[in-house]
Amino acid sequence: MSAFIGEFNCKLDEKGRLSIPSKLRAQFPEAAGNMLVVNRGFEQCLVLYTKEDWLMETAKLTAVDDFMSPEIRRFKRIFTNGANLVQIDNAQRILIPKKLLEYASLQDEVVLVANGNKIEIWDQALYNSELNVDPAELSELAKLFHQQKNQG
Amino acid sequence: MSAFIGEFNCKLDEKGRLSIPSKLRAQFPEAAGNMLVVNRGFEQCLVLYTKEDWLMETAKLTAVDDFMSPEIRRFKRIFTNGANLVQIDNAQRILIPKKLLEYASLQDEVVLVANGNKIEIWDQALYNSELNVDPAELSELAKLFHQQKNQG
DNA sequence: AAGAATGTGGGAAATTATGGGAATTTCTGA
DNA sequence: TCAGAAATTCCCATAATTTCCCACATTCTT
Repeated sequence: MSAFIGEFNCKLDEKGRLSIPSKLRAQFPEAAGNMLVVNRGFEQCLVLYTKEDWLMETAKLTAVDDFMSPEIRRFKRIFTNGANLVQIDNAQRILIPKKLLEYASLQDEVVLVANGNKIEIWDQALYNSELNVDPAELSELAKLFHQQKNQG
Repeated sequence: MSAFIGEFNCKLDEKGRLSIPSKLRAQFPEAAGNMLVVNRGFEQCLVLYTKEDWLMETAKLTAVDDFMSPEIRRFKRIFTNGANLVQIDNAQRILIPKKLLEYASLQDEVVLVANGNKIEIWDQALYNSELNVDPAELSELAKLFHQQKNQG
């Protein structure tokens, strides 16, 4: 599994193309073959996987039996159906589908942030407010994190 | 895990390059392969890890599944936010990303301070005022430190 | 003091980011 | 079905950045 590192300010051009910073591209495994998968994130952002990692992620889902419940089926459907395969062009850019641009309110200035084996794509303003946290809230989050991580 | 020692005055050149003092450089494990990770510190400074140490530090976070909750996702983001991979060039320098230079108000004179397995990078003037503490305040801080460390 | 190692600066080449033209394909309504 | 509009793809040109390299200054060591 990939583990990406980095945070980058990027620009979308007016055709909806996003150029992948070379520092990030250098972290993609060769085998990825220029194919990436974009999808909606849980928050108002997009997520980008290498095709390989995406297949790994979805394998976890398909492993869960559809017979189990309507919620399982619904979640699998919703999680999967926003996904789009995109190819890196020879200027190292990808074209983000319009639907997804709208979903994440992406306009001009965006931020790419590595997060484990995926890369999040945020509108710059939204990203800043996501990260803007006051100390009280932070310590609350820390507490929740410790509680929840052991429930897994 | 690395444990660095030392405090060094360094200069940034006008390209944003920071040369790593050889005393510090010598403390990096061979295996680091010249790759370091810079990130924002909690205070108005940057922090520098070897790539290995960074992965160790974040392993606790990345191990937790993003599906779990919004709080988990937010907490992970806040902690890994500005991380950037940088490489030591053959003049023993690293290029600090512009974003981070701005965050820490780094201009010309900076201070590198070892702090456990990380190295803090401060603007010299800010560092001096951070360290400017009178004995009474120091002993008060020590007391709080002692109290809080046992609360976990 | 001489030589080695380190710190500092900057030129030039290579790479990357960005914008946009034009050809091709897809979509739409008549 | 076809013409026109819109969108997509492919391509190239330019601007900006990064990397690589070398030279010189400074410090340290013997």
